[in-house]
Amino acid sequence: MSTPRFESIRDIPLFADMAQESFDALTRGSYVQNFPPNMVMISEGETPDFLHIVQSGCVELFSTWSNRETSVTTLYENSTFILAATIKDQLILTSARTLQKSRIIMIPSENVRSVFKTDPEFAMAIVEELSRCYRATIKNMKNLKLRTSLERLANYLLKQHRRQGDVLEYQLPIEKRRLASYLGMTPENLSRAFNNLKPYGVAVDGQTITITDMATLVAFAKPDILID
Amino acid sequence: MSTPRFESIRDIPLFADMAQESFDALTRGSYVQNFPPNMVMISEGETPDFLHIVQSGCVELFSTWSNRETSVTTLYENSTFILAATIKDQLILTSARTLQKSRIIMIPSENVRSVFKTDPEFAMAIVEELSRCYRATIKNMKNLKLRTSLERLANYLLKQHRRQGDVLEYQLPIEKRRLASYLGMTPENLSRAFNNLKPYGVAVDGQTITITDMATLVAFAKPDILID
DNA sequence: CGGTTCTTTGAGGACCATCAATACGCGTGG
DNA sequence: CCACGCGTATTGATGGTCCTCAAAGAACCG
Repeated sequence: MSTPRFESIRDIPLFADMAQESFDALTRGSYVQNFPPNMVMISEGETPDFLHIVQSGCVELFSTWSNRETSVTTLYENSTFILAATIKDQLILTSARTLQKSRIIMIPSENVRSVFKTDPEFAMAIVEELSRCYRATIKNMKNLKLRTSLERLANYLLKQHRRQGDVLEYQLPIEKRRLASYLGMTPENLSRAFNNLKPYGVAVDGQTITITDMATLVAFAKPDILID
Repeated sequence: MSTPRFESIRDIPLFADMAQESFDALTRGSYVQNFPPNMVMISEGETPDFLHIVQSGCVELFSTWSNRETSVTTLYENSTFILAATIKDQLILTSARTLQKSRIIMIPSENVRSVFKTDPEFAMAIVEELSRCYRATIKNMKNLKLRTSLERLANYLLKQHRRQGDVLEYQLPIEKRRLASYLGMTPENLSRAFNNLKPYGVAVDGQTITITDMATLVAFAKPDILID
């Protein structure tokens, strides 16, 4: 018996190859929920009862310690979160909040673990997704430790440029203060960093970024497939 | 047909639960190699032909960019590396060098991928190991972004204290300059950081650490199960 | 339109990196 | 056993980067 409610996620890579029977078992007891912007869905330290998937909207993973907060990553359509905690059934390491109105699919962790054991295609997809997230985090850490804040910003702008279809003018997808936190700097410093990138071919007006001199920007940023 | 050469690794968590038949298939074409200290075994950007496992000794994962280098993590007995790259068959993100004389087991990546598909126990072990590494990396990043260098050092010393059996006096397992790189600071600054920890109950003499006031050190470090 | 939040700009200071010089530790070979 | 050389560790001086604090301007929202 197929559950039409979840057919919209049937095509995402995590589920694309699995048997229909497994998919139905997985989504049994799952549900879809709409969240308003700026809503904390999960707090670090909790138990992972559900694997979460962003169907639409935008989610920030962040973490706090001793009155400080940092943005770990930003997730868009079809991204999963809480996957590693779900698999190991251990405490969740990062909190999650919506940045926009978002539609989130929640699959009981128990379902994920049991279907993992019976459906090799799903197991393969899980391990691919985990590897992808893991590698992304390693890249993130290399970015933080090997580059200055100005270099990180330059590479972030180049990456967005590519993600948005190689246009020279585009909108930042997130608020600057969150971008600052993601890049490991303060909002004040991000503001100055934008100014400092001006001679390297970047113009900023509000949320609008214009790359005015691609060659110079690339020469400064030195993007690297093993980081970006 | 069992291959006695590899029986010594049969018990490590990654292989403990798998069928003997799968284990034999996995280790076919594998080999064990001894490396001297300070030997680069793998360079970032290479293709993952073998899954590596540290049988004895000590391995540092590190990364370079634009004439800078940083230590990503240090691995001891029974740790795997190059796992995510092996699974996704993508470029290796970190280089690996021995810190001591080390014995390394190398399993053909193709074996890992094929046995993964046929042995659910192995698949489960792989996904557990991946999750563990992934979570460790997230913790590492939180540590870097949420704490000052002094706090990172204090928590590192506490973690070593626990790892070495709750003794108040122990030896640092790695050189200070590598510790500095791991903690995201320069050797000079690490040296000063040790001095700055003196009032918080830490005495240093060469490689020997003595915790002279545990309560004060803990109060300063504020260790957290979601980071450490 | 008023209040809130975000962003920008400036000034000051803390922290950290760099450079330089010395001391220490260790292994090699005389 | 000692002398030497090499890499590491420490210490001091200096400068740059980045954070904090403060205030003003801009954008957003009820």
